[in-house]
This record gives sequence, structure tokens and C-alpha cells, in this order.
Amino acid sequence: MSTEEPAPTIFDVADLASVSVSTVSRVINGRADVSAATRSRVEAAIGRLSFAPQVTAQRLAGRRSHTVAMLFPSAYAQHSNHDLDFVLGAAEATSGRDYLFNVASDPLDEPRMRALFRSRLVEGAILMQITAQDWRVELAAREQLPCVLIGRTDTEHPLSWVDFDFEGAAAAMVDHLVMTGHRSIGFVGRSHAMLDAGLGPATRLRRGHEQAVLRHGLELHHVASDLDPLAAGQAALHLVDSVDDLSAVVATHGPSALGMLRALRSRGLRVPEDVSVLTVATSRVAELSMPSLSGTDFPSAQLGFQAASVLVRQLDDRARGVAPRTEHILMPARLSVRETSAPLARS
Amino acid sequence: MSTEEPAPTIFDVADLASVSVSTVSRVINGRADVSAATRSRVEAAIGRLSFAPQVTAQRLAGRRSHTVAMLFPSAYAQHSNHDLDFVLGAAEATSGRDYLFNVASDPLDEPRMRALFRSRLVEGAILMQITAQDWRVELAAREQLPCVLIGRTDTEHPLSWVDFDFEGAAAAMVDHLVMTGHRSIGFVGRSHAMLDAGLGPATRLRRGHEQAVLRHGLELHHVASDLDPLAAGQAALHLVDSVDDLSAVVATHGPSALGMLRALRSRGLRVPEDVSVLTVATSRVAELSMPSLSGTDFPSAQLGFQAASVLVRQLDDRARGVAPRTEHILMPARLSVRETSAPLARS
DNA sequence: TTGTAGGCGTTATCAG
DNA sequence: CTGATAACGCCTACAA
Repeated sequence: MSTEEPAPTIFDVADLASVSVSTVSRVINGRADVSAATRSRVEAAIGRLSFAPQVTAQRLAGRRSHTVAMLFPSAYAQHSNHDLDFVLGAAEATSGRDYLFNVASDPLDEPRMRALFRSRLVEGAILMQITAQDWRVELAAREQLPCVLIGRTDTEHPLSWVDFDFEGAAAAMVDHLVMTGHRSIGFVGRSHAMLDAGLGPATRLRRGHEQAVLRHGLELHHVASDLDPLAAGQAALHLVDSVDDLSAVVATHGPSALGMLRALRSRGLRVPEDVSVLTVATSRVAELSMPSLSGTDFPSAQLGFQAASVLVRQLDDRARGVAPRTEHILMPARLSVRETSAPLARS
Repeated sequence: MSTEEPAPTIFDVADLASVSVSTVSRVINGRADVSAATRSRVEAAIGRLSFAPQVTAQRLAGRRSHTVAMLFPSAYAQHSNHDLDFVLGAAEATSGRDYLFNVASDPLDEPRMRALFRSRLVEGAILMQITAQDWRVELAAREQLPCVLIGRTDTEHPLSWVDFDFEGAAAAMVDHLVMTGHRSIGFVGRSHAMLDAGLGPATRLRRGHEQAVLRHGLELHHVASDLDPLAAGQAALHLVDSVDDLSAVVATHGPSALGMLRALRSRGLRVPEDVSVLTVATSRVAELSMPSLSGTDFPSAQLGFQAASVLVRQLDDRARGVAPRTEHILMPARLSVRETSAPLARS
């Protein structure tokens, strides 16, 4: 209907500047072997036509798609409240680095994942929700698909990963509690389902907690719960009921901890006067809470940022012919004492 | 170094199946004019080679990039806590529809935005944080760039948008309060900066509140604050101090409301016994709060979902030659009574 | 129903 | 330093 003038091509620019397309191409790609005079002439032409090289063609000719994806487990969106920040962190890392960042929440299976790379839809991917045994990781390792994991497997592989030091986080919380006089500490770990699935956070938080408690010569009081706030609240109450003199509860997830606050309060227990609550949580959630949550901060945006950075670096390396080295980044746990914890006043 | 066998092309498939490439192409694209026999032969070949058509080449030949982008204002990530859901909602809508969804948080200016489309990096885009006068919208309208807005401008244009009924939301909260006996209601609106910038939510919430209050013949008590919880808390206290018999405060943003709860409580005021608090908030934030927040739910994921759906529909239409019609979707406000509001007990 | 040939817009190679 | 020209891998008239 409308005039729909076709977008100018590199030929139009070449014509206007009275040079060949190869010269234009050189200018576009900032090559050095162009005389200053022609370069500025070409640039002028580009400007006048407001020409922009068609990315699709560049990619085809360059045999690179310049696209990375975050493969987002579709079912994941619901129960986890912090993980959206992964996305923004990753987007920020790719932004400006000349990579297209796309998030795919489609369900994934082996053929689909393979096709993703074979079709060159993506050059590299960020994998999340890694389990101890993970077919995606095995596939990526076997077929040399450039992937970076947020999380780890139990298996050996050459893939890079970034992860949060969950053991350290759990230990830090116990240490802090012990240092402030607590001796009877409960732990609401992640559900059996998650443990069985081999989800790293689940197992490593549990292990970290366990080891810390034993190291301090304390008794282990631990119960599993899924991430639902209500369930977590029930779990906390269960601990309160079954453990003598319980003075602190450790949680592994912000919303769960909030559920506990609610449950404890409904039982007439004050936090932190009667019970301290520590948890892993994004600072965002921790600070929104009232009282604000003590514990270790989960740096989700940074994890996404780092993962994307590693991935991009890797792809750049590979493109330049240098062998990409695998990187392992373990983000350290930092304790933040806010309002839900207090030293135990020995009576 | 390694063997790096080149990925099979459509030619390899054609050879293996003893047909021509066009036939393979037809099969790939599900055309009807292929005999069942050849089709299955081709499919077998595709399977054996585990061939996947190279998207980049398809796009070049098809003159479509099949990519949509969410142009995410970079500075935006911080202050707003709910808007990440936009992304997932949009991703879900594009997923499975054969569009690549990419989120770009790079700073945007006119040449860059123009280049985005001219280079065919993206076929369509979702724009957020729309202001009353928005250069992006004008540019898109002028140059016929397929964009869908989350939000609205004051200006006329043919672009589609999806938005939340902020006026309705504000009115619903006032109505509810009035119906439950409240007569002296305070309103903590968005900051002057946001109002001056012409941000839709800021102005429309204010207007909706104002009209509702006047409609009920009440006095208007309103104060502006930016979205920082502390500032919002101060604003709420200011209202408490300056308005006689204030029994309810209306906020426009989850975290702000949480800041108010905190401030009110520090002043010894109980919520909702002494003061009711209503706010616009994502249900996620509202329910995490303790007490949970009454008010209207902000459906951010749905907004993203709808925006992406409209955009994709539009692009599909355009590709099929039918004139894309512009759509306007106004998501209605729904009131959720939770724990921060209570009927006013007349003493 | 199938095959042939030209084109999509760039980049890269290799002469000049 | 610059210019032809062949890829890149697929799609789509048009012909057979």
C-alpha cells in the first residue's frame, strides 16, 4: 500500500561514494587499510542514506549468529522469586558487546537443544537450574556446544560455570549464630524432591549447614520443605515444637523465610527476641521484609552478569581462533545482619 | 584443531534423498505440493543427517529476521521491583511462535533505534516506560516501525498499546475505603519528577485518585514521593501528621507501601487497626508482605504477555500481506483485600 | 509434483 | 589502498 522504499544496501552506498562494495565493507568494519579520504567519503554516504548493514546478511557471510540465549526452564518462573534478576544481569553483560541476548522459555529436549545450535539460532547459551546429572550438560560437553552453567554438576566436563557458594553461605549463617550465643539451631532445607533431583543449591546448602553444625559440636536439627512460604512456615513450627530451646532457624530462600516469620508470629513467637531467623535471599527481598531479613545475600544479577560475560568471552576467543579456556567463578557468600537476628541473651 | 565437520546443508539432504534442494525446502516449510513418498524420503534424510536449516540463511532469503525485542530502559531495573515480570511474560508469549525474543537494555537514542530496524536486527519491538511525549513513539509512528507500547502517550499515533487501568485502580481503592467507612484518606502519589516526565502511571494514578475522592465529596490529601521505601514512609508520616483523623493511606507501588508500613509502625501506629494501607502492587510483593498488602494487583507478567502477543500478531499479519490493525488493551484493575485494610470502626 | 536458476546483502579472497 | 568475484545457505518464481 505505502511506498515502502527498500532499505539502502551496501551497493547504494558504494554507488553514492563512487567506490566498490568491498571498500564500503572495509569502512563498516573499521579496517585500517582505507585511505582517510575515501573513508570519510564513504562515511558521508552512509550518513546520507542512513544506511545500516543488514545484520542477517553479515551473519550469513560471517558464519556467526552473534546470538546468545538464556535457556530458561519454563516451569521455573513461578516458585522462584529472585531469578528474574539473572536475566537482567545477563542482558547487561551482553549489551554493548555486540551480542544479541535472547531469553527462551520454551521447554527443551535433546533434539530441540541440538537444533538450536545446528541451526545457528544461537552461538552459545546459558543454562540454569543445573542438576547433579544433567543431560543438557552432557550434551553440551559431548557436542562441544558453547554453554555456561549457572550452577554445577557432579560430573566432569569442560564447561565453564558460575555459581554461588551455597556451602559457604550456610556455614556463615551457622557461624554467626554460634558466635552470638546460639546453640540450638534449626534448619529448614529444600524439599526431598529438589534433593533427589540433584539440584545443587539444595544439596550444598544442606551439606554446608550440616558440616558447620558438626564443626561446632552442635546437634543437627533439620527438616525439608519446598519453597512455598506456607510449607516453610509449617516446617519452622515443626522445628520449634520438636527441638528444645530452639533459638534460631535457618532458611534457604527469601519467600520461605517470610513464610516462617508469619508462622512464628502466629504462634506468638517474636523475631528476633524469641527466635532468630537467617536465610539466603536476594537483598531486594531481604530488605522489603519487615522485619528485614538477616542472612546471606544471593547475588542473582551478578550471577547472570558473570555467566554472560564468560560466555561472550568464550565465543570471542573461539572466533579469534584462540582456544577458549574454561572458567569457574564461585561467588562468595556475604553475611548481612539485619533485623531478624539477635544475640542470644542467656537467661 | 578438532575435526569440526561442517554442518550439513540443504544440499546434503537433497543428495541423500535424491531430490532437488527446492523439494527439500518445500518439505522443511511444510508446503503441500510434495508427494507423500518424497516427503517421507526427505524427512528420513533430514533425520539421518540431523539437519537443521540454518536460520540465518532462511532469514536472509526470506527477508525477515523473526526477532522481536524488548527495549528495556537501562536505568529502569533498579527502582522498580515488579517489572522484571514483563520480560518473562513477553518471553512466554513469543516462545513457540517461532520468534526470537531478545531483551536489550542498552541505552537508546534515535539513530540507534532507527538502526535497530534498518539493520533488521529486530522486526518489532516492545517499548516500556512510555512518557506523555515520547520520542520513541513518534519515531516509530513516523517511520512505521512495528512497536507495541506498554503504556500510553498523550499524543495520537497508530501504534498498539497495552496498559493497566491506573485510574480505575486508584478509584477502586478509594471506593473500597469509602464503602468501608473511611472518610479521611491520604494519597502518596509518585514524585514530581515522574509527573513532570509525563510518566503515565504517575499522572493517571493521581488523576484517578483525585476524581474518586471528589466524587465522594471528600477532601483531597495528597503528597508526592519517589518510589524509595524510606521516602514513601516519610511521606506517609507527613500525611498522618498533617491530616486530622486520617484513617487510610493509598500508595501506588508495593515497595513504597512496605516502607510506609515500616514508618507507621515505628510511629506506634497499627495497620490496619489505626491506619489502613492500600496500594498498587504485584501480587507477589503484596503477598510476601507481612501483613499482606491490600489494594489492586499490578499484572506485570500479563502486560508483557499481551504486548508480545499483539506484536507477534501484527508482524504475522504484515508478513501475510494483511494490514495489521492496531490494538488497545487496557487491563482492568482488580481489588484484593488482604491484611492491611479494615473497615473503619466509628467510635 | 519436481527441478533449475537467480537472488537475498555481506564478507573475504585475491588480484591489481 | 582498491576492486572484482565467489562464497554463505536458503527460498521462490518459473519451467518442465
